[in-house]
Amino acid sequence: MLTQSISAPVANPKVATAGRPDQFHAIAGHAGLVATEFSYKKDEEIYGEDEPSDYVYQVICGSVRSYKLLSDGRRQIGAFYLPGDVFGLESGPTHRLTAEAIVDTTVRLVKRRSLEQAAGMTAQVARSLWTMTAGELGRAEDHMLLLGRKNAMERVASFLLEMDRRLAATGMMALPMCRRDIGDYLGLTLETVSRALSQLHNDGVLAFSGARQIVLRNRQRLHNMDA
Amino acid sequence: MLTQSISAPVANPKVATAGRPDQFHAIAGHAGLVATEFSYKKDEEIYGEDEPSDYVYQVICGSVRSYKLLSDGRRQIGAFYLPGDVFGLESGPTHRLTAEAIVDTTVRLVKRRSLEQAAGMTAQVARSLWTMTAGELGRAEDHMLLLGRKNAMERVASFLLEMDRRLAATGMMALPMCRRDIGDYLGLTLETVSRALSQLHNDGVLAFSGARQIVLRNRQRLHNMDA
DNA sequence: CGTCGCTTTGATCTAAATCAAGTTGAGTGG
DNA sequence: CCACTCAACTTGATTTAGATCAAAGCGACG
Repeated sequence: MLTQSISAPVANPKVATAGRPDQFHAIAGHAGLVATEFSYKKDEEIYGEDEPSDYVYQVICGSVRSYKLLSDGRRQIGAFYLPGDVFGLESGPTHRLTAEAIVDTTVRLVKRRSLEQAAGMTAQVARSLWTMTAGELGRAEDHMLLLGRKNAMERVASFLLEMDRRLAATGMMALPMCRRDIGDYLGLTLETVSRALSQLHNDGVLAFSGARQIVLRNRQRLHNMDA
Repeated sequence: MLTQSISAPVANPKVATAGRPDQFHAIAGHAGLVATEFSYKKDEEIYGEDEPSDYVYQVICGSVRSYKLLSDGRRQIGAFYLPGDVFGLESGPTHRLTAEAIVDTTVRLVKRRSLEQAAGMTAQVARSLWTMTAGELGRAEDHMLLLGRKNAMERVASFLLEMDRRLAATGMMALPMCRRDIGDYLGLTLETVSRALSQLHNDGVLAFSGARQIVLRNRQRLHNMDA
């Protein structure tokens, strides 16, 4: 890692998606912290499980999957990170999941130590670190409910509504990830994901323009399916 | 809530389980914060989902389950809290899960506001709040892998090893929770949990003395089953 | 315009859920 | 102290949702 093009150091003022407060700015926008941009090719690893957690990242463009593996290759994706999202923030010394670029991706990053000590660890910064971690925990708790108790259609409906909320600018959703990634996020096989999407298509709940370009035609119905 | 016996205000010096640093002390042991003891009957609610998160709790004796419900009653238990464990810590204004006593339970509690401002929110305290939340997140990430990708026997093996680590003092494990609670934690039915335990019993991996008193006879084999 | 990866769809299998009795055992009251 | 009760647990029979196995489509890219 860190063997690629390093673009200009920073202060890119706006990346966060519409409306959402920019969490990265909340922690990095203090005391003139130096942020660096960095790019990863599709499927390239950003950091590995148990590697030192020396940086905190924000997606500028592209998308990231974060996952754990069992020894025989079974994979659980814990989160997808989309433009504006902060990821890789750890309280301990190492990363607990692996992060990979789903497509060619550019991130902004800052050294974690600089956040914690150089900036003086103001109450403001400390609160932001805590709040971001608590946000991730909240999402993980929701996802445990999905993985432990929802059926296949409910999982796919939840996923579509989540992505719609997070990346549907124009009403059109351009999913960066393949069916296998979706399955590994939802605890399903790629075939089951595909069948659920086909059924929603047949039922007129959504329309495709290409397998990964989706328009939701009936969000209410999707909400009802989400249990 | 808060209509029960309030016992003497505090400074009970030792509750945390052997070896583990006392997290509660790390946050509450500053600036003479007043901690209160409080008791709940079996199955009594400690706090509800979306209720204000005004207190942080530590189990003194007994056990607690923390869960989310779907509208039709399906339940996902996100965590069990055992003596010494801290729970109910939120960054936001409300609880995101419900907490209930599994058996008659006594907790110590402190006002959250007193932690955050009265104590002056030292870097030390801020770091502890963050670290505890990050610890919960780490457990949630492990649990997502279990819920999304492990089979029934692997889930039960994981559960037994977790409980062994957390509450086996004498080699004997006294589970406070019923089979349904275990199932709702592992994303299984109570029957599936029971069958897995019976099989482990038949295979000589564990011994029972009463359905909830378990002795692990072969931890290595359990580890191998855990994927 | 051919190839290869992604996606869809179909057929079959299976792990776990569900449905249904029994069994156990801790607590209660006679 | 013993019998009764009721919830918790176990075990068996059957069903089923989703996994697995297997072929086609299709589309993007070289």
